[in-house]
Amino acid sequence: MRRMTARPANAHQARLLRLLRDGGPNSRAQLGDQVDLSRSKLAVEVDRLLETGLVVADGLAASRGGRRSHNIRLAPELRFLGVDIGATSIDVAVTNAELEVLGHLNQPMDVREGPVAVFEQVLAMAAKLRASGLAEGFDGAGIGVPGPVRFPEGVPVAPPIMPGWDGFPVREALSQDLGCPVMVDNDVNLMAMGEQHAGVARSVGDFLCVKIGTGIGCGIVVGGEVYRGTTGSAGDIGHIQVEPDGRACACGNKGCLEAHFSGAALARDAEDAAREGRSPELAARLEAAGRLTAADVAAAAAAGDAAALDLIREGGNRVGQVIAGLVSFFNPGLVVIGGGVTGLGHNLLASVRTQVYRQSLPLATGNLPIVLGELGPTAGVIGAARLISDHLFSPA
Amino acid sequence: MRRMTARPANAHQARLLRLLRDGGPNSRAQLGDQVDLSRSKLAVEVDRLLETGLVVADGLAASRGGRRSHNIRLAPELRFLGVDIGATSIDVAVTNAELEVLGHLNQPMDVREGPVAVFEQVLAMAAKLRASGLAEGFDGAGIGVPGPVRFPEGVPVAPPIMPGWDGFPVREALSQDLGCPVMVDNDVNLMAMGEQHAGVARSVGDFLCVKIGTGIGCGIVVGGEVYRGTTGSAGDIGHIQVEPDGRACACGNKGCLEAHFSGAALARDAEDAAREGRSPELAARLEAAGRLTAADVAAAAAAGDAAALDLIREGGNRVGQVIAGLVSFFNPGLVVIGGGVTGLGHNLLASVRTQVYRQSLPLATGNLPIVLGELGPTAGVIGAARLISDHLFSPA
DNA sequence: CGTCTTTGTCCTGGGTGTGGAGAAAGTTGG
DNA sequence: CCAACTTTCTCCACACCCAGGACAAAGACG
Repeated sequence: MRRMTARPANAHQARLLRLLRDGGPNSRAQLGDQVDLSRSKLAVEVDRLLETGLVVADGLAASRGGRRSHNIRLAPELRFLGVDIGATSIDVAVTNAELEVLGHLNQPMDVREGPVAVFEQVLAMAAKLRASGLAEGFDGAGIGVPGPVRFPEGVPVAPPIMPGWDGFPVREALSQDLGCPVMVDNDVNLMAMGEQHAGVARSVGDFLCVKIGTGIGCGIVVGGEVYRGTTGSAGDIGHIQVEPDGRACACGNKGCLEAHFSGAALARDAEDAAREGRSPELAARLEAAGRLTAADVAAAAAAGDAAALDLIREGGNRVGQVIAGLVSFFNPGLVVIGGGVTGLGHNLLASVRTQVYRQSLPLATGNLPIVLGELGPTAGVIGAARLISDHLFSPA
Repeated sequence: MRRMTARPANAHQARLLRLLRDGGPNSRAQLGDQVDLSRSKLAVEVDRLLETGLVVADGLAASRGGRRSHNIRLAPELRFLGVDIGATSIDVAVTNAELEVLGHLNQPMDVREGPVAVFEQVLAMAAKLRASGLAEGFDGAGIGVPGPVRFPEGVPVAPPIMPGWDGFPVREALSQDLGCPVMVDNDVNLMAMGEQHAGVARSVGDFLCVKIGTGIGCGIVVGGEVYRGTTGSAGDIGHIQVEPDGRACACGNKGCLEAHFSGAALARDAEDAAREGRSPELAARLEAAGRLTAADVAAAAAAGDAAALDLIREGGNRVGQVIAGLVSFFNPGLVVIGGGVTGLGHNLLASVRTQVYRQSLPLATGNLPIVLGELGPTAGVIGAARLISDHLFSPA
């Protein structure tokens, strides 16, 4: 099959493509209501898009009281690939042009095995999705990596937890392998874009998306656009100090947030609690599995284990303390919490909220929802698809 | 004299006006080099601007190797008023259209005396400037207040240190009194805009501007634009907690940054040190003046007083701790420190830098200048003038 | 003083968008 | 089943805008 070759020729066409992506199939008349173009101009631009094959006619729309309008939709055979490289696992998904997930694979893998091994795995997963008939090829791919990225070039820079990736030309390499345009970003930014597109952050202009997984990061959205900072490391809140002379962190400092609370820190604390006999629930689980994860703590807490609840509460306080500061500084309209620890759910949320509402000023917290992400592991891959579609659906 | 009535009719004209504002008088040919318009189109737009009187011809430019070009400049009789209401003083200045300060007045006054008294004072100062022949009237005014502002309406919202100002229609009232367009913003944002326009932050897209005066606030600039947050309280970092169970703060919480270090806190600490006999220098000054200010601490430190130096160092550490967190989060390209305490100078700067460079990751700090603002008290008024000129020099 | 470069002005031709007229396609109510 | 009204779509004429060429003006340079 021939893949997408055309690109929108002007801002109007780009606008139309995004409307169709975000709003699904739409009648010409409805499009006209949204874009402030004369009827003639709109007809011309739509016709041109039809010619390029980016959009197709899709039957007749329901009548609005007069002649029925023709429906327009994005070409149904367009396919985007969304890749989310986590610290310990890989998610790969195929979406259509409306960014609906058609197929999703997850595979445990340690990012420290290096870019070559990880790429091999990603390509195998992409091939598997293709083989299952979901796609005959990809029109674009977005990929998220767990570390800072020089965004324009799509290259990781000085990533702390990804030895071997520094300077690796992710964008270039993946583009070669897949034969389609590729964009690279930080995984946290993609999660934010995912929640913005299809999750809790729809229609919020300025928000924060805190991802607590193996590490801790924060996606920052300003006026609907991801903010990446001067060197691409914005949102790197895992190494904010929460305790003077606190625990030693892998980064060389002491008292970093990540050292005190994160997927990794929580697992270690849980194992300590189990070994020291403070928690029968956790001890039993440690006995059974040989090691503990955030999910075990969540389960123990659900079973009423006091030590597990304490761990969650204390972690929530720590994160809440940092978020409170960020809320004062950034004054967001929403705070989304996601990542591996969302399993800790409302216990975690409650202590975060307590901390934030207590420490920040009423003007900033007055109407500030603090919620869990609603997309879970698909947030990242949807965000990745959104990233590349934003790129492709922009004027050439 | 007739004041500015016209506004740029389109984006091109707005662009030209801003170029003339930021770059001073310019030849038509030089303008052409900067705007990517055809010669004919440029000529038309410039002619229209000349017709409106917003710009005037200004002699011949130096030759660039051929026929000499005609110079163009903003109308020399245009005047903006910049007002900066601080917690304890008022600054008012007149600028020309290029935002050069032509006259500047400063008057001590407590903002808590309320909007009516303050406005009376501001109008008196404006009248004085006008009477001195610097202006026959004002084409626009910008005003900064020490608290959060609902920006579109120009109304303070829930300002902690400005009782009586909540909901007062600052924009509307001042516009009535002066008979010209007015824009209102937080004083910290204006300082950021001032340093961006004429100070250390020229040509930096993303930066932070920390103002340490009676309180502490932070201007946030993203992509050259001031970021104000969802409710206008972004940058309100004075109430970030720096010490669990620390000093009681006026806001009702404990351990706020402002309670531990700010102009007010520093003065109190200095008086304590003087009374407790820890500092002969400060004691002498307290004896002489009856009370102490940040300036006294600066002077004592310059004289080598150990207690004063300690106060500055400790304060710098506190602020540095918070800034380190913000740097990790925001990844700015520059941090500017200004406000009343800039007199503490390099002692303060040194301890802030130490803290930031130690606590934040190298990728964020690698090329991060942390500097003092270079405009001092004029930053605010220049920023105010810039605010209104940005508004007026935008398409109607 | 002649030639070259730069700048400013005029003009024309092409492209583009607006909005009206009218046809096509449906709905609604009698 | 028909008439009147709505909505949608297409076609077209007109106005507008703008790019770029031609040319004149003004100065630099040798």
